[in-house]
Amino acid sequence: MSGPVAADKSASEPPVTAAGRLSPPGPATIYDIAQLAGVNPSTVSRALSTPGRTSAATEARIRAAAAQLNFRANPIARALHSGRTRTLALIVADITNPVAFGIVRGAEQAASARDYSLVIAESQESGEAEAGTIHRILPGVDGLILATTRLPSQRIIELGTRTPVVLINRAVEGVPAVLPDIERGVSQLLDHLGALGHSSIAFLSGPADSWINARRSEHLMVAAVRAELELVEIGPNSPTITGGRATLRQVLAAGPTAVVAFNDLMAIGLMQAAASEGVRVPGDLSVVGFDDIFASDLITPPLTTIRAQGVSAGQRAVDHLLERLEGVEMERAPTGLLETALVIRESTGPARPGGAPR
Amino acid sequence: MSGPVAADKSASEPPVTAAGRLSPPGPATIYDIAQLAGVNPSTVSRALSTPGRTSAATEARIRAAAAQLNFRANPIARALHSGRTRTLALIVADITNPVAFGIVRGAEQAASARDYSLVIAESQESGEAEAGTIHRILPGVDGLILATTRLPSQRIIELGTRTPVVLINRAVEGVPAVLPDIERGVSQLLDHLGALGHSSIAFLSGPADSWINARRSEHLMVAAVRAELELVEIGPNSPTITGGRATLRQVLAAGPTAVVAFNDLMAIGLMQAAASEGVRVPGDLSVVGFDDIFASDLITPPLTTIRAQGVSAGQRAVDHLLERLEGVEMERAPTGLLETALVIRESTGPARPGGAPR
DNA sequence: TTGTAGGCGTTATCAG
DNA sequence: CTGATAACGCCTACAA
Repeated sequence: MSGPVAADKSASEPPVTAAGRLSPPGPATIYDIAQLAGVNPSTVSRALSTPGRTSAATEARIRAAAAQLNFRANPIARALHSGRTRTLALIVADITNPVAFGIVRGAEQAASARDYSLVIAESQESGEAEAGTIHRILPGVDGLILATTRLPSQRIIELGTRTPVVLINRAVEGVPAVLPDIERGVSQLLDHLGALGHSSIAFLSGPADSWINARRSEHLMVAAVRAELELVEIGPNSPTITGGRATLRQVLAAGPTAVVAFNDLMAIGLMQAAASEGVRVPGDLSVVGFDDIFASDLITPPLTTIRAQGVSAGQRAVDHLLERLEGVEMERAPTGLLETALVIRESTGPARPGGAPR
Repeated sequence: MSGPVAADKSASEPPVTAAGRLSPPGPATIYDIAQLAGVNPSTVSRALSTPGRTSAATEARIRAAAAQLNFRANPIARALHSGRTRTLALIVADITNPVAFGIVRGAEQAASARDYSLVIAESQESGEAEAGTIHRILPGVDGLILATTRLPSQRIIELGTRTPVVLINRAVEGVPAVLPDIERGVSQLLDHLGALGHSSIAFLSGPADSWINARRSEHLMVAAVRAELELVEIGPNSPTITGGRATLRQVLAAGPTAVVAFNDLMAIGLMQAAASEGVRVPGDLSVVGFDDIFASDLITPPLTTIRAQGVSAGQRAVDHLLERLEGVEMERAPTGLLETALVIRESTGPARPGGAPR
């Protein structure tokens, strides 16, 4: 018996054979096409998936039949054989965090441009939920993008041995990653603050276990030393508006003339708290964020921030994966760091001597 | 020959048989477990997927072997047989549009709570791209959620005959949908505006072919008549900040004391334009939006808006699909409309007699 | 160039 | 209660 369905069909009984799919109960298969074109199913497969390996005439006949039947190869059957699902997964910590949007969009665009689908999942809280989610999703995808993951390095490395993995905003030995060139944006920032006469700066740090937080802090330190500016770090803090709001008291106590927050959300929170306490921004205190999320240019005053290229990060991560999966060079160079740049808006201004009034 | 691999294994040659997977090249299969537990592969399948249909002893032995081999049933092989992938697709017009965030999050949460994966795709521009995307994704998913789709009703109906479909913010005869109860929010709004002394209102409409735009306009009309308020419609407009900004001139010409925009983005744009022209909000002009996106409460003044429950919409859409797919009643009632509610903030205030200064 | 005959991993049916 | 066997739809040696 050649194919699963062919038997029913070659049986000479017409529509009577309710089991046969003469009025197809589902999508057409290569068996349907084979029958219509009068060839063997394997020939159909060849004609459709490896063009040039059948005679032009048969191929034409097969294509015609396929078109007539509105045929689409079942990706699952194909995946079972090839082990490839043409699906990629993107795991983000928090979908509603504006920084994730750009990444999601970039990844989706790059994937669909290559006819891949994108599964997205949220790793809500800590690493345990994330591990479970990954475990669930893994067998159905060809590769994994971990954006701001909370997983310990060891697990990431293990994961990398079992499936192609690309990290965003996190560096782990031996695992490819898309990372920002924080240095450039930071040095632009310190130039900017220096030119405005600031000499005492506070950094509102984010989560203690965040790789990107450590890098931002680190680069700020180095650049501050080089620029001969004082830098104090306040934190760790929750990387949210609420987290930023809660830091005002400490900020006022420390008495800097400018504050750099771990991200825009915290910067926005700090500005809200400042406004309600009568601390003027940038009159009394300059405020800077990281990311340049949606809303950063809508608030009052518009926020000066170091922009991260979320869309590009998502695209590159996908391209990276695709290169490994298909062995093809992609146009967007997936190597090198992603540039960051200072976006100067109105939350930074000349330093107020002595810092904000307490 | 019983199973694809069993033959190699029962051949009495040890590790020599390089073809056999004695040091497994991939994940463990039920054949590996069968061998380890000394039973038939079909028994393994039964023990693992239909508990209670094997003796407790065998089941225990099989489970132990499965655990030892770190076995996970291959979802693709399972899908090939069952036709079910445990994957749902969510198509949104624009991922970076803040209204989509809530929907995506809600859908992802509801799906993963039921061990389903969520594929998301963006339908960028017009319906043609969307149709192509759906075509690509369809064979790999069990159901489809179309959020603010641009597809013509006819295609949606066709789609619905081939696969379970749930719409968000769009009603099509015979296709289940998650829709907002616009009436409630709108009547609250008109009460609010009436109480503030407004009698002349403008509605800044969105895209002409948007179902939700038509409903918002319609309900506003009805409520305005009932409340004996004048209502003029200005549009259609692009549902963006830029689109909103561009309407200021027409608004001033029409001379209303309050403006209701199709969405928050447009309301924000209008307020920006107003600010730069010296028109005070709400002093000279009250402004209201729809959706309550992230940023609406961060801008100055914070925007009064009619909140749409994006997260709930996403959850309900998934629950709806799941009910049809699994025949199980979900806890979140997927019937009935989703409540909208007026969120009063500071962009609305007492009417200025005669409207904004021109 | 085309047909034949498995195999991918799982589930379902049918015997025993 | 368990084993054998045949699908699910596609792909690919191998043979003709």
